[in-house]
Amino acid sequence: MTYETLAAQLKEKNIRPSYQRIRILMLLLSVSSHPTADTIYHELKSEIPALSKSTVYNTLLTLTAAGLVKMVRIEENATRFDGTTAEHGHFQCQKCGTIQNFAANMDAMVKGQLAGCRVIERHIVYRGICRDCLAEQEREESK
Amino acid sequence: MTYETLAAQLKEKNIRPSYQRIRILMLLLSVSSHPTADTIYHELKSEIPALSKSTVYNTLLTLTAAGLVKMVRIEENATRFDGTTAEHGHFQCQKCGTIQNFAANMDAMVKGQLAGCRVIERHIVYRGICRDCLAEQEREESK
DNA sequence: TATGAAATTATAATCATTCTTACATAAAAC
DNA sequence: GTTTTATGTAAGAATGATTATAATTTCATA
Repeated sequence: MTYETLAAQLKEKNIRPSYQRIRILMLLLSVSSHPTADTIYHELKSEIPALSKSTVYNTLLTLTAAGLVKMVRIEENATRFDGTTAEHGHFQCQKCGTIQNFAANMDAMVKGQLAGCRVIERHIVYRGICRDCLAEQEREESK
Repeated sequence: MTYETLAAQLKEKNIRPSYQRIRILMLLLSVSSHPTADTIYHELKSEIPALSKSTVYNTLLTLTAAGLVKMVRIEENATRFDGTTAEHGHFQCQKCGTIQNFAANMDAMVKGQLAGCRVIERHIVYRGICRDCLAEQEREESK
């Protein structure tokens, strides 16, 4: 995704393609780490010294409202953001904190008790121990 | 659930059955509103004037660790608590904020991409407009 | 280039949660 | 039965994420 492509995408949604907005969106599209607002702020601060935290929060809200980004509330303390907007599940490792996406068939799941409600968002979050941490655990135990 | 039954349940889990703990657990088992720590605090404060917020937080943590209560993190700022510990989904209305439980078949959903990970918790959260709010909307529109 | 709306910045305020300390109470040891 | 020890509760300060406010800057466009 080049700078210009993203600028065009923002314009399409009637969002003024400011430098900050484009850089934040670009960052979110290039990583799979589901960063927090704070992480995004620090990551970009080195390249955009004048960047303000408010801008990060405002932009994330704007991008979320436009559907270009998704908010993910998995952790206790901070909201995370995801550049992948297609429906998918999240798996968070309770040991290392990593969050990974996984494909999930959300249609296969609900039994009709929600009749009468209009469902707009569907979130699936699994938590446990990831492959790497499991491997490490085994290594520890076999010592 | 009487006071004594809950006291016995706590003892069974090696948790000292203090008055505060029993009252908090009792409250959680009697409502389906998934209250926040703050709500629980205020609800009980009138009857237990000396109650401290720290106690509520500590107790909720203790009860969660013992599996008597579940933490629910839905897309908002405060953690909610649920007295129903069996696996189920949550539906939150974006209009009135109400949260309701629904049955969900979590096994029918994931496609094997999580191979190698140990899944410990599974959360499903839907958001949208609940039946009551939909009905109200229609009433508004037909005016 | 002057104007006004929108964006950004800096900073203050808020809110959930955690931490620290002091005190009270219950269990254990003597 | 008294002293020690562990555990629980209370009060309030501290932290950290987020939101709100006000001032400044940017930018399209007249």
